[in-house]
Amino acid sequence: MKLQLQITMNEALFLRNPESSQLGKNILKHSIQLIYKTGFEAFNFKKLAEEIGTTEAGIYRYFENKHKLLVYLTAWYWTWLGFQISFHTNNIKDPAVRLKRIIKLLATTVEDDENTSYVNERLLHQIIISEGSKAYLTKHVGEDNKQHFFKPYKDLCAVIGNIISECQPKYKYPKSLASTIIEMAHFQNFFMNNLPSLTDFGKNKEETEVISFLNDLVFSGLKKS
Amino acid sequence: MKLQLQITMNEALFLRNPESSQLGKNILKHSIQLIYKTGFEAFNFKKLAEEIGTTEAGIYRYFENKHKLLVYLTAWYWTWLGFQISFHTNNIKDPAVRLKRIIKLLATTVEDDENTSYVNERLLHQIIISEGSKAYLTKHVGEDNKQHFFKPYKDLCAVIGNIISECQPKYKYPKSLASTIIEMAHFQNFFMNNLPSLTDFGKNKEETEVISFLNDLVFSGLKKS
DNA sequence: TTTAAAAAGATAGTATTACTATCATAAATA
DNA sequence: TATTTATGATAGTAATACTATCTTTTTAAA
Repeated sequence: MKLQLQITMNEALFLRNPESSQLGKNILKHSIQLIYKTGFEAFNFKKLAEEIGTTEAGIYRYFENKHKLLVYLTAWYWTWLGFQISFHTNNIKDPAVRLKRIIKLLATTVEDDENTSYVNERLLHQIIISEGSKAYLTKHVGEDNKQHFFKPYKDLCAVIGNIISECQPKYKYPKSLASTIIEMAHFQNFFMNNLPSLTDFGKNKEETEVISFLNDLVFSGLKKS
Repeated sequence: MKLQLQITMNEALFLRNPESSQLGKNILKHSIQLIYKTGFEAFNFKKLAEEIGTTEAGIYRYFENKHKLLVYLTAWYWTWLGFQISFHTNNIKDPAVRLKRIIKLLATTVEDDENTSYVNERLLHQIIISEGSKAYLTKHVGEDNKQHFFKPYKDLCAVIGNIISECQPKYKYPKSLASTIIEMAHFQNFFMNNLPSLTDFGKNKEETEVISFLNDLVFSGLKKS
């Protein structure tokens, strides 16, 4: 007997719900593995079909194209992380402690969640770091946004922004600081591993250092203002 | 009589130097216009060739593929901005004032530089905001980095990091703060215009607000540490 | 249990993209 | 003036990004 956590996704993101069938779940599972392995640019539905043992046409019945699939995966990730965050910060009163906990969750490699057998959250987290911003850095970001594709990301940003305001009601840029934290949790990690001279963590390459940087950024900023 | 500022680019970025011929300059000029207009995903060498009035093969003689061209444009931009920054902060003693000036230069829409007739810096700046991170968010970032494709970006980051250290020698994360400033100057601008709820600037959509946010982020952080 | 609906598999085909190759011509240079 | 070098014109290929159709299998309702 398992408690199955079911994430309800925006229906405009898919043609057929991938969580509703075995093939759909295979698409999610293997797309994560394949994007992780080859990168998003080299990834395509033909390779994915071969990996799964189905046909290209089969995948197109679930997702319009590979970009929609990427947007789906990022939305899934932010929804899942939102759950994780609300779970792990549930009964913490002090907003500063809550915020620190969130920074840690944002910047730490996640371990695979047993409740979602077809999603490897550790790989997905890496995908979000390297490919996540491609989901919105497009010419059609406006239309995608109108269809609420980025709602999970925006919701998380709002949650963090509110906690920042709780910490320091006078602070003028809670939302921008929230999006800065989220983006930098990923970019500093990417830089550390790929362009280390852009960071101060090149020697050890420890996630804990990214966390310390973000905590310092947030809390010395908040205290002063 | 004009003072022509010639930017010397990494030779591994092109097959034939685009600044050495009229066709090359046309490729730069029209690729900027076309990427600006259609976005990088929809942009291709066939459309570019039509725009210029040459053939696809002609463009391939200058650039291996469109990704290399994007890397070229971003490297060009960071080199050019590096010049602008050193020019405009030349005789400023106070590192804090210098840093503020740099933040302003990073976050302000540039006006077109008359010295480079074939590059519209205003459009290029917009391209860097929307497409710039795609230059390094790839599976081959490591090899690209080995070939020094990102040197101009890294140099600028180092310059800013050093100024941060001058302002506050004890501060532990000068390079990470520098890359955060650079990235956020762009991302907050992109969010402001496309996903405004991720920022605190949605109402006015003023660049000056991004600048204020960054100044606050940097200087309240630095004062405390 | 039968029957119909829905999903998946198999196969084929098209338009576009991302190139490479070749040859002729024009322009620059020695 | 001869020769190198850049460009133009044209063609062709392999891969990508799909769409269409038909058959078989699975599911689910009557």
